[in-house]
Amino acid sequence: VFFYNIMFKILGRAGVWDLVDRFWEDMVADKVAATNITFSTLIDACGRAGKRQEALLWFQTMQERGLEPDQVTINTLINLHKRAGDLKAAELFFNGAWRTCATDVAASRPAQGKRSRDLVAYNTMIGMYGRAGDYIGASRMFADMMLAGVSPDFITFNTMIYICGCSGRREEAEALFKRMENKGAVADETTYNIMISIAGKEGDGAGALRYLEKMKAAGMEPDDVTFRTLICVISASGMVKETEQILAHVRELKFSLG
RNA sequence: CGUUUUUCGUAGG
Repeated sequence: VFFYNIMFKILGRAGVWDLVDRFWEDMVADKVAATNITFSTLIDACGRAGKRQEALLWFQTMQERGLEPDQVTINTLINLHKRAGDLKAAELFFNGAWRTCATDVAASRPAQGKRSRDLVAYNTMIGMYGRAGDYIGASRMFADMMLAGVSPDFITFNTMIYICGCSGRREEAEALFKRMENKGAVADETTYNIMISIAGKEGDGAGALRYLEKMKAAGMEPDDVTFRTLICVISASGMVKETEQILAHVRELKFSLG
């Protein structure tokens, strides 16, 4: 299985679907049992390529074999619909509707008792509302997860903070940033990168630099994304001197920013 | 060996 799973992932990303099919036939012929990992890999690969119907067919195959999807597979299916921009389908699967009808989403209905929603499932849903520009929907999901007793992690916060930035809610972004600590979520490089970019949207180059300092103070290494974001922000703010300093610093660190 | 978050670029449209 190990070998096949890895092959599916590689071939899927490369878009070599005829080989995917060939390996699948080999796998069946060799009587190697496909697992949840196999199917979630296949579903995800199809999803990345925009082949939603193909992905759902893999899911159907899985169910026909009597294999129950685990949480990762369910999350992969939710993400499949998210990628397709199909909020309704994602919500249905999030609500356990995949049990009633896997491939025909319109014919499926929520299964109240058998929902399984973990941290990643909530994070996926929040990100989906964010991408749809629905701040209200994202906040509601954020509240729901805590009511359900699922603790937000740094990805949850990063996503929420980013969404606040997109909708011009800098105050709330700052508040969430501060709230992370109390919730046991530790800010990472991405968190700081998002805060820097939010400051940039308001032309606040000085604020962006403050977050760079906080980042270093927290013992983190600014990465290539940090510098790309920062240079864009402070040069747009007309901070010529600071921009030159950062650029010089970047060269010392032998970063390649493209 | 599988799922969720940040910047920019390139190609396509």
